[in-house]
Order: sequence, then structure tokens, then C-alpha cells
Amino acid sequence: MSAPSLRARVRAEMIDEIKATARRHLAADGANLSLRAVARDLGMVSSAVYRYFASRDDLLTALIIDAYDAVGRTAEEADAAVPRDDLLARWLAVGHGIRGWALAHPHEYALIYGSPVPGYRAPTDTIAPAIRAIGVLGRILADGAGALDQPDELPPPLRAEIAAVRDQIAPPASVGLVFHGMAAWIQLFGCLSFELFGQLNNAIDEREAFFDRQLRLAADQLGLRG
Amino acid sequence: MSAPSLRARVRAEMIDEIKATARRHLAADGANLSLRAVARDLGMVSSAVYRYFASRDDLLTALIIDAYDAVGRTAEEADAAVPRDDLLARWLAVGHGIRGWALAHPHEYALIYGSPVPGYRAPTDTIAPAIRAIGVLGRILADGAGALDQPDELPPPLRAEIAAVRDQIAPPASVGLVFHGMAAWIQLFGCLSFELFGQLNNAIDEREAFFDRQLRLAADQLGLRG
DNA sequence: TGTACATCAGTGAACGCGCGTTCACTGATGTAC
DNA sequence: TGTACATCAGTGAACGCGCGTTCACTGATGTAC
Repeated sequence: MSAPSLRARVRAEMIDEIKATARRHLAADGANLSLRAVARDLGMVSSAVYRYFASRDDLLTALIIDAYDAVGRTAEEADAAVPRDDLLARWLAVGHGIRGWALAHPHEYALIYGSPVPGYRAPTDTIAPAIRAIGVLGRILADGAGALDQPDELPPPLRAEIAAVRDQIAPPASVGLVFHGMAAWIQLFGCLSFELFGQLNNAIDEREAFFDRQLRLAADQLGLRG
Repeated sequence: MSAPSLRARVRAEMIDEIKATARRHLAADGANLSLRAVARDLGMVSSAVYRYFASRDDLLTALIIDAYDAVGRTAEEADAAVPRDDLLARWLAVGHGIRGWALAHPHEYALIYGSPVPGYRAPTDTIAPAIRAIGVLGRILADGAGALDQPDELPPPLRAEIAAVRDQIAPPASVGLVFHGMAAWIQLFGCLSFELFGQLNNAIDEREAFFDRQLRLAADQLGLRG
């Protein structure tokens, strides 16, 4: 396979620049991003953007995929920076890592974990990247399988669905452990959404400490220890 | 105090109609609600709306306040329908009650618990109604004070903030109990946001059962029993 | 190595919409004497 | 009880913007022979 042509490289850079500019615009416009404003910022005419993205929704889709990838990569890197057998440390690293990314990119966080964008239907391309981050949780649970396993009393239809999730992200783990892991995961993102979407305003200013203690509480309930 | 004049009553009804129409439009437009579209639906000219709301943001504020009030009322009614001393039943009733409201009014849920509206700054009038729902949790915790209390190892600055929350919503309870209560509360809303904002898509279809088991898990961790 | 043709990026004008807000106005409803 | 005046709801036109998308086009870059 040959090196990409000059034209192809320039094109890829242009796509990156458009996305970077669009990301900056998310802050001002939220999800109702303006193609024209993005083009203006790049000093080009609005119709030129159509050489790169077939529509505004396509651009949004690209941003969503990138955001999921960024969270996933952040989680993977945080996990990798800590000894394999210290499951508590891994969980805390992943949690704080994701929070760091979310605070640095609040509008991208909102784009993927906040209210659905009115009128936008996510295409199937967004499914795979959406799973990347929870895969990291899965590996932690898998490494704790056996030691952390626990029984469950889930109603059968639900149990089957959790088992399917287990098969995808943490094959060695018990259904009970995966269910508890999902609870911890929801706790993590619930905290972040409360923090970023204003539910802690006028109540909790010690946000990092609050998040940290909530993470540890969830870890306790999973049976993680350092 | 005299009965409100005809004009005052008609005015109040008009305000209600505008808000009801605006609520319907939330579904299509999300938070970037169009004043003109609302006016059109009501068969009036857009400028006429300004007799009732000083601006689009004022209308949004009214919707936000109403939504917080509706969640709060729902929680209160669910709680009231169950014996006082069955704390587990009260918790489950409140959780399922709030979920019922959220599923029936997903766009209002998104308005208050989802991504912040771009360019909108919530005025202080929204603070009080926002607290109403968590007050119900507070009463459950207060009724469990003593039996459910637990120690905490929170860092002092955070501890002070949780103590202030405790003073507001559940004076008799310990700081540790309130902290655990907040964790349960975050779990509840984390589940709802995952469900309503699409994070359970392609994974969990048994949503009521999933929510119920998550609620019960949180209840266990609070020490609630029926 | 040079030429002929195809591909592609970007332009500029246009279509057909939308929006929030202001303002001078009409006509009806309420209030004070 | 009737009249004069003030209050208020709603109109219609206008201001000054914004938007996504299409289309025919120019000119530069790449490709095949």
C-alpha cells in the first residue's frame, strides 16, 4: 500500500480542521451547530464544507464518534498506567481520567452523554465507538472474575441481557458481577452529569473530593480493594 | 383578598396555554424553542407572546420551574401513597414515580437533567423548585436516622458541605447517611439519564426491570429494608 | 519528460426558509368618580 | 348608573439577522499514455 497522495493528506488535514473548529463551536451553540459559522471561521465559503461532509448531521456524527473515541482512549490510557493487579487503583484511575476529559471537553461530553440532539438520529457507525470505554470496565471486571463474582437474583429476561453484555465485555465474569459493575458505571457517569449539568450547584463545591468518595463507595460495593 | 378579576383569570389561562404549547414544542426543537412557532400554534402573532413573557429565556425559565415542580410533586405523591415506616417501599415508590414522570415527559426531563441550554443562564428562581424532589429523599433518610446512620471518613471541607445539605433536607440524619443517600440519588438519576439519553440502546431492553434492580441495589447499600 | 484529460477544492450567487424583538396602532375590558 | 380615562391584549409591519443546501463555475492538482 502506497503512501497517501499529497491531495489525500491535505484533505485529511482539512477534515481535522473542520472538526476542530466545529468542536469549538459546540461551546457556543451546543448541538445545534452552524455549518456556516464553522466555514466562516475557517475563512471559506459555506458550500465548500460540503466537499468534506455531506450534511450538517454528518459533521455531527463525526464529532460524536471522535468524542466516544476520546473517552475510550482516555479510559484505556488511565487503566494502562496502573499495575494490573491493583483493581481498585485501576477503577479510580479510569474514573478520574474520564472526569478529567469531561471537564476539559464539557460540550463533547454533553454531546454524547447529555440530551439527545433534536432531529438528529445517530447512525449505526456510532455504536462501536460508544462501547470502547465500557470495555475498560469490562477488563477490570474480567481480571476480578472469581474473586469478585457474586450471585444475582435477576428476573430471567433481564438476566439474559446482562449475560449478553457480559459476553461482550467481560466473558470470565459472573452475571452478578457485571450487573454490579454496570451500577458502578452508572454511578460514575451519574456523578459527572450531575456535576457538569449543574445539579451540584449551590450544594457541593468540593467536586473532585465528592467524585472521588463516590467512586470509592462504588468500588467498595464492587468489592475492589487496593 | 378579592377573587381575581376576569382579566386576571383569562391572563392566567393564557399563560398556561402558552406554556403547554411550548412544552409540546420542546419535543421537536429541544431547548432551542421557537417563540414564533409557539405563537403560530396558538393562532396569535409572535409579538403577542411578549405580553406574557418578557423574552424567550423567560418562557424557558417558566418551563424549567414547572418541570422541577412536577418532578417534586410526583415524588411527594409517590412517597405519600406508601406506609411511613416502610422505608424500602417509599424509596421504590419514589424512584418508580420519578421514572414514570420522566418517561411521560422526556423532553422536560432533558430540559432540567440534561445538557445545559446553550446561551441560557438559569436565574435564581429555579433554585428553590430544583430542591423539592430531593426533599423527599431527605424525609426518607430523616425517618431512618438512627437505624440507618453510618460513619463517614470524608475530608473535612467536603464533610462540611454534606453537613449543610443534611441540615437542609434531613436534619436528624448523620452526614454518612446523607452521603450514601446522595449516592443512591445519583444512581437513580444516572439510570434514568442512561435510559432516556440512549446509553442503554443495543444493550438493555428490559428497562423497567433493570431500573428496579438498580433501585433495589441502591436501597440495599443504604440499609433500607421492607 | 511532456501532453491531454479527469478529478477535485473552493467560489459566489441564489432559493426558501427561519428566528427574536421592537414599535406604533386599534379596540376591548376594567376602574374611579 | 353613566361617563371619562387608564389599562391591557393583540395586530401587523419592520429590522437585522441567521440558517442548510444546491448549482454552475473556475482553476489547480493528479493520472495515464
